Amino acid sequence: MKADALRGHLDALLLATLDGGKLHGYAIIEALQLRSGGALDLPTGTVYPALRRLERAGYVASEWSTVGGRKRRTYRLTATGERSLAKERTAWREFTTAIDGVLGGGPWPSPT
Amino acid sequence: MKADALRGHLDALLLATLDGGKLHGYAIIEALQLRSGGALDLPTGTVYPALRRLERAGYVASEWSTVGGRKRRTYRLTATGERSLAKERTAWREFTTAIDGVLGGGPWPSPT
DNA sequence: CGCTACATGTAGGTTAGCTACCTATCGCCG
DNA sequence: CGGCGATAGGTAGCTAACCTACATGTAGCG
Repeated sequence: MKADALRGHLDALLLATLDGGKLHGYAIIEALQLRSGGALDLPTGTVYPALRRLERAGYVASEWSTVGGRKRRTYRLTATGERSLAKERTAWREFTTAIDGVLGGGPWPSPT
Repeated sequence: MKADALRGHLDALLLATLDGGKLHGYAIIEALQLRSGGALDLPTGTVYPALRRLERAGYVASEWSTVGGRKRRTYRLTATGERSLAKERTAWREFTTAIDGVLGGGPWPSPT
């Protein structure tokens, strides 16, 4: 996967991963791998800062816990985050529709 | 459309626009508008540098001409560019499949 | 003459994801 | 006991690439 094809879509991915249940950062990375069929393997240096950004923006909220002696920061979607996710899903559909229209069926009937 | 959702996909768009016929920069911008259903309206400051980048990379070749007293730099796909376009189309399909898998049908059966 | 469409271009800023690195615990293996 | 991999979280700094804003010039119309 090209390095920064994700640009501008990562937020949607993270919010979607939290849709339907709270998860901690490490588990989010694993969930992304699983749900993408292995195509997405995001480094922690990408995911953790992004989560903090989303928290500052009010889209997710976090809480510390300790499981098996290890500290976890567990994230959940806020109401604002859910609304944002809905918008992101719509934006994604529009985006793919636009790109598909261009990449589409190859050659184009020239509008000469 | 979010500002830089295009990141990493612009090259594919430009190559695809040139697939099936040579065009000059200005016409490429219009073709993108047309084929995306108006969703893509790229500024010249985005497209022209990108075309030069693609030319340096050997994916397109250009030629000056004068039409109606105006100078045009007309671009065409090279053989390398065609191969690259094919790869880009595949990459795009894989990319959307991966993202769709995550945004997918909302909540996910937890792999507990 | 001024305005719009056509046509190409550069300079500079932003920013988000990536690389590389660091810390710490737990459980396993030798 | 020592080392290593998996689990878990984090920061600093780089870079690519897209955007904004601006500059240049021609043609055609009123």
